[in-house]
Amino acid sequence: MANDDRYHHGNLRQALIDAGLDILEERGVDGVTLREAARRAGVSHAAPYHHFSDKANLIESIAVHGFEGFARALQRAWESTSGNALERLQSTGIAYVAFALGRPALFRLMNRQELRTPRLASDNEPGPVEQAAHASYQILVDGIIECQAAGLIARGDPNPYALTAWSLVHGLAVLGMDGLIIDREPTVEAGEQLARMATGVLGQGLMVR
Amino acid sequence: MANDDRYHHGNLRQALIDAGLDILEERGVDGVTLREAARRAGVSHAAPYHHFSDKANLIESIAVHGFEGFARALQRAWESTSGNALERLQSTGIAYVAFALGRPALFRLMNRQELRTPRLASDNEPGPVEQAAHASYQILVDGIIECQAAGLIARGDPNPYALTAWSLVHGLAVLGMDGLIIDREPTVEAGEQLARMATGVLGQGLMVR
DNA sequence: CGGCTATCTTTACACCGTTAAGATACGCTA
DNA sequence: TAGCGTATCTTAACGGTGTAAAGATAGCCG
Repeated sequence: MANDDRYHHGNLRQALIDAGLDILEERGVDGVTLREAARRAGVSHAAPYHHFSDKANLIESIAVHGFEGFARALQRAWESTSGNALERLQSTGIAYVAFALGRPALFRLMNRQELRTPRLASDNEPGPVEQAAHASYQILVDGIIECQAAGLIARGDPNPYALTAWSLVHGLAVLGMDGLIIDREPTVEAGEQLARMATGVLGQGLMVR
Repeated sequence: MANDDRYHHGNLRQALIDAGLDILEERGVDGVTLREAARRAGVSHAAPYHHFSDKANLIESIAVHGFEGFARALQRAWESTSGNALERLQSTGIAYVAFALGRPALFRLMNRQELRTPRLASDNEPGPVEQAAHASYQILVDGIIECQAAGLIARGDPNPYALTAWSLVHGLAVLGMDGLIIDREPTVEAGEQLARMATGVLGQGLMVR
C-alpha cells in the first residue's frame, strides 16, 4: 500500500471506512452514521471531520471501496469462464447479480443517488465514484466488443448493446434484492439462476443469426 | 371520492401527502420530513401522528399514490398503442422508463428499500405498497401473455419472460435517472429513445423465429 | 530543544423522529 | 338543545444526528 500515513490513532481514515462497512452489514445503509463510525473507532464524534469533509465524503469512500471489489468480481468472472465470448459475457452478468445479492447493503450504498454528480456547479470531472462505476461498466463494453470480434453479435457501436446488457443485469440486481422477483428468500443462488435465464433470453436477441 | 372525512383542518391526511409530493420535487427524497410536511400544511409537527403511525407510513402513502399513477401510465401506453402485442408491450416498457425520468424523485421514493416487507415478523400479507407494485408488474405479465396468444413469443410460463422485460426497463430507468447511461441531461425524450433501442434488442430475443 | 501543525476533544447549535400530556372543538346522544 | 366523549391538534421534552468553532495534545522538523 502506498498510503502508510500514521497519526495518533494509527490510521483513523481506514478505521472509519472499515467501521462503516461493519455498520452497513449490521444495520443497513441508514444505520451508517458518522457518530457511530467514530464510536466504533474509539474516537470523538468530531474526529472524522479531519479525514472526511462530510458524511457524504465517508459514504463516497466506502462506495469506491465497494466498486473496486465489484470490478474485481466481474473481471474474475470474465477471465475464469471458458467458452465463447457470449458465454463469458453471460457469466459476467451473473456475477453482477450475484454480487448485489451477496452484499445487498453495500451494493445499495454504491448506487445511492447522492453519489452521482455531487458537484452540480462544476460539471466537468466525473468524481471518484463515477469513475469507479465506469470502470465496471467498461468490463461489459469490452465483453461486447469481444463478442463482435468473434462474429457472435452485429458490428458497429458497442455501446447500445452494452447499455442494454448493463440495464438488464442492474434491473435484475435491484429487483432481486428487494425480493420483488424472487419468491423465496433472495439468495445468491436464486439470483444466479434467474440471471442465467434472463441473460440467456437477451443473448438470443443480441446474437447474429 | 369515497373518503370525504372532514375534521379541524379539513383533510389533513391528504394535505400532508400533497405536501410530501411537493417537497419531493423541490428537495428530493431526503428532504421529505414529517416536520416540514406539517409546516407546509400549517399544523404542529406532532399533528401528523394522528394520521400516520410513522414517518415510514407517510412515505408509504406517498408511494402508493405514485404507484397508482404509474400503473395508469403503463396501462394507457398499452391501450393507446396500435400494432401487434409485441409493439404494444414495447410501448409499455418505454412508458415505464419515461415515468421514471419524468418524475425521478417520486420513482426513487417508490422503490425505497424500507417500503419492501416492512413487517419482517409476519411474512404473510404483502402490504399496500407491494400490492400496488405488483399491479404494475401484472401489466407487463398480461402483455407477455398477449404476445404468447398472438404466437409472437414462445408459449409456457410467462413469468420468466416478464421478469426479464421488467428487469430491463427497471434497470434502464434507474441507470437513466442517475445519468449513468445518458450522456446529456437525462430527459424523458432521451430515456424513451434509449428504451426503444434496448427493448427492441430484447424483443428480438423473445420473438419466436 | 522549541515551535508548527496535523490530529483529536469539547462544547454548542439546529434539525430530526418520536412520545407524553394537556387543550380544543366536532359530532353524537339523550 | 345541552352535554359529554373522543378525535384532533398543540406544547414540551428526550435522544439522536450532522456540522461548526474553539481549545488541548502530541508528533515532526528546524
